[in-house]
Amino acid sequence: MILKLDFASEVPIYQQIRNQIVLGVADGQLKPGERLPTIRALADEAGVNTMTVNKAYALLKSEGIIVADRRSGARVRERESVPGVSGSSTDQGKKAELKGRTVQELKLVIAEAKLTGMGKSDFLDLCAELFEDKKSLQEG
Amino acid sequence: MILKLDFASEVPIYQQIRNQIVLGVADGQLKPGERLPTIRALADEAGVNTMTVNKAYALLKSEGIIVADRRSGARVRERESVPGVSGSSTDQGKKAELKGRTVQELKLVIAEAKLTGMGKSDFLDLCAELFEDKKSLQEG
Amino acid sequence: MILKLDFASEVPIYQQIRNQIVLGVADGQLKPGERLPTIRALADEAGVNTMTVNKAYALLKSEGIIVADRRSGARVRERESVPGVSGSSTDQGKKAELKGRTVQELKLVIAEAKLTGMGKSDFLDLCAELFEDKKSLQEG
Amino acid sequence: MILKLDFASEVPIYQQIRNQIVLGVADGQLKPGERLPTIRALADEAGVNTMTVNKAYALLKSEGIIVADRRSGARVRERESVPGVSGSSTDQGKKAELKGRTVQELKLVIAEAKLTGMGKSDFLDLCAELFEDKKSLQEG
DNA sequence: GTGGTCTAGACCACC
DNA sequence: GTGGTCTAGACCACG
Repeated sequence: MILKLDFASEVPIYQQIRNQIVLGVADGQLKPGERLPTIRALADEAGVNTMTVNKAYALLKSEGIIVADRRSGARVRERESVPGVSGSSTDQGKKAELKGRTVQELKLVIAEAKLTGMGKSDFLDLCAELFEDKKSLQEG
Repeated sequence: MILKLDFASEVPIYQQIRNQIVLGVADGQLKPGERLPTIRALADEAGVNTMTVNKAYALLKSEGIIVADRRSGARVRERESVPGVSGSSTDQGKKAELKGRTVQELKLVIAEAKLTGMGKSDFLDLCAELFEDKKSLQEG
Repeated sequence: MILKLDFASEVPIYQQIRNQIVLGVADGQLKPGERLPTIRALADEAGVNTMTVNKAYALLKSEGIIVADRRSGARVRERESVPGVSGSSTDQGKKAELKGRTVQELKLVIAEAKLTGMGKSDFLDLCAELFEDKKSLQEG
Repeated sequence: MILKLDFASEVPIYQQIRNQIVLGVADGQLKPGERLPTIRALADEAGVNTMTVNKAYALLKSEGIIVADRRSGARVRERESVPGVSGSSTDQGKKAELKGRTVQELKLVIAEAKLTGMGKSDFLDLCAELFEDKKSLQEG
């Protein structure tokens, strides 16, 4: 898990860290149950303050993407896909919340794509490609 | 052009204004060449300061989405889609820049969609629906 | 970094600040990586509002001349001149845009020089002198 | 004399008109003593208000570039290059004033050229080319 | 009447 | 401590 941070970006550092972990989990580089680096380790590696990493982890926890294991640090949350065993109601709420925000973001992205002159089929092709291609998610 | 602003959001107000205008242009509610409200009118209507609207308009201008004609206020930029007549090189640059940012945003949205448990076909269906359905872009 | 502002000029103050920083960077008085004064410090020193300096810095950022590191304020942008490692595509776009504007300005300056009765060799001599002489750029 | 105006530009219209006439005079398209179009004719042709053209002409007069002939409208000013017959002291003052401003502009242009990575010889070559090539001054 | 600029002073997010 | 955002109100250049 190597973080590429852009300190000149207007996106806050903690948000960048959060985003990269989201990308890592989504493309399978970080697997469910896998341990994340400790806050201090990640802070040292990335050259940022521990408070910043702490904030990113707190955000990921509040989104239900990682869980804090008291004994062994933070772990990527296991996806409970066993039929009949659903997560807690608050877990469901978190997931629904993330989904709602994601749809809003998607609407804006689609609007921007239209303004760049992209057609529907172009856009769908791009989505399909990005959805499949695990590597490309983290590039750029 | 009715704006829905969330003053409690961490998204800056000028950014929210910009986003809503982008959505409006993309879904055809604001047509190319159409006049936007004056800065003062929009500020009054939205209950914000003129400088905030000014900043939103400046952002949209820098992105090549609107133009401010000295004589008659701001207008939605005409897309010059005449074959063989391409825009200026700086226009192309702006469009390319927006496109690049859009792709980055899309990667993140796709990652988040995956984390909500959405499959590829679900996601593509959602995209297709949002791309077509002109009304839904501004809802929510 | 001492700014000389002309409050009676029709050139906006934020533009004057921008111009002086451009001159300072070009003649080596401000070196790549060097910290610029904080917005507040510069505003105090120059006797203008912080938002005016803010606007000047935002302009310089958009032109790719300075970068604002979240942790330590604004710095003169490092020119990445390492062979084989070119800047990002948006950086190239910004540079190309500035270059285009510069050429347009140069055409006008040359026209004005002709109207003052200056000959070609006189003009080229003046250019050569100004290009070399690091100190003279900021005088006057 | 065909004017190309960009109403979306941040350069005021009257300034654009003034600049294009300066370029026209400098590259010989408008010859000394030649009549300029009447204010009304130019305003109609360019699709702008007569006040705007009036302001451009007033600016050119104040710079000593054109003269107002009471009987036959505005004319390009004759360059008095006859030895021993110099213009009035105010004319000399105007020319010196224009020259001073031109040098200031040139300093800024050179600074910007440096920031685009242009070297001294590149810049001098560009200057030489633009100084000679009469056509290129008005292009773009 | 339009957008653009500026001020004085405030609050906030980030690190 | 830094830059970023916002307000309320003012003035100006432009067309």
